[in-house]
Amino acid sequence: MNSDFTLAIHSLTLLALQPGRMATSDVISESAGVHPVRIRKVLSLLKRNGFIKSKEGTGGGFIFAIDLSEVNLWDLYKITCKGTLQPKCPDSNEQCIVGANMHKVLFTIFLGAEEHLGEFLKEYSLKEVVDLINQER
Amino acid sequence: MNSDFTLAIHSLTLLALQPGRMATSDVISESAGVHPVRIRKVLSLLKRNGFIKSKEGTGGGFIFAIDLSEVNLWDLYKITCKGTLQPKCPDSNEQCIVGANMHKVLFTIFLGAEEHLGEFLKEYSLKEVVDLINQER
DNA sequence: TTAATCTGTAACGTTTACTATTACAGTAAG
DNA sequence: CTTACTGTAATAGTAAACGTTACAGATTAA
Repeated sequence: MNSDFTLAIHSLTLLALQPGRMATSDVISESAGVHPVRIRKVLSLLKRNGFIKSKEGTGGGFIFAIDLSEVNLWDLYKITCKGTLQPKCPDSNEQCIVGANMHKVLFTIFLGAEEHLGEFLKEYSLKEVVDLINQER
Repeated sequence: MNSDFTLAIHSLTLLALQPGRMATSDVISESAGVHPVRIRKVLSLLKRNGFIKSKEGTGGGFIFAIDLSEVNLWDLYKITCKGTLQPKCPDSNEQCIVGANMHKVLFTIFLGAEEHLGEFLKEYSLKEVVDLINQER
């Protein structure tokens, strides 16, 4: 699975640990070990989906827009990597019964699989993740 | 998800549709739309896991070693892409509470997620897949 | 016993997807 | 009006996936 998902969780967790204070993309990127521009891209996605607010200029940065417990891992999965579970099918031979239909069959099965995964991920709100991080200390 | 999984299912489905007869990597590759060597690589994996038998030389090829209903998609997932659900974590900052522990926390959550996915995929044996392909005709 | 047909696998090349980096416009604060 | 931020496009670099070539080993048939 792609790392935007990880970066989204990482960033939000950082924000959660300093409630009411803004965090800059520089600070977050230093914690996550990636380039600040990448963080801004991911956070721009989170902003568009209403999870965080941002502010430009001096003293600006990112901050939670809603409550911790209102975001779960399935929400984040959906916006960062929906569809990635779907197995890649090479363009197969349409003249062959198998080649012509395999893609559709697998697609249908994996729509179900992703929904099923969703049920699992919904059980983890960001609050749970933050608690788990704190437990590790 | 990687396409070895898809190719494994594709190949086995083809074998299932011509029971008792051998299929060569050339024939399978033509149906799947990939290079024969790639098919041989994937099938070599299936052979090591006891799902198929192979025979070299003239008249050789690949053939089912067990019954259709004895192989399910979770079996195939396990040998072709176990661990791919695990989200990639960049090496984050060990000095930061979040950076130091995020990897472990996500790893644990996604071990559970993969198991959960397994429960879903176990419901699909190759027999089911073959039936679905036939329904599409 | 030689030629033809297949698997098995290593080695190498190519393409594609992912990630980093640069660059710069826009916004806010002091 | 300078400094410190976000926002985003464009480009460059890197790694993973995939294709291709090459050839050894096995089996059959002539």
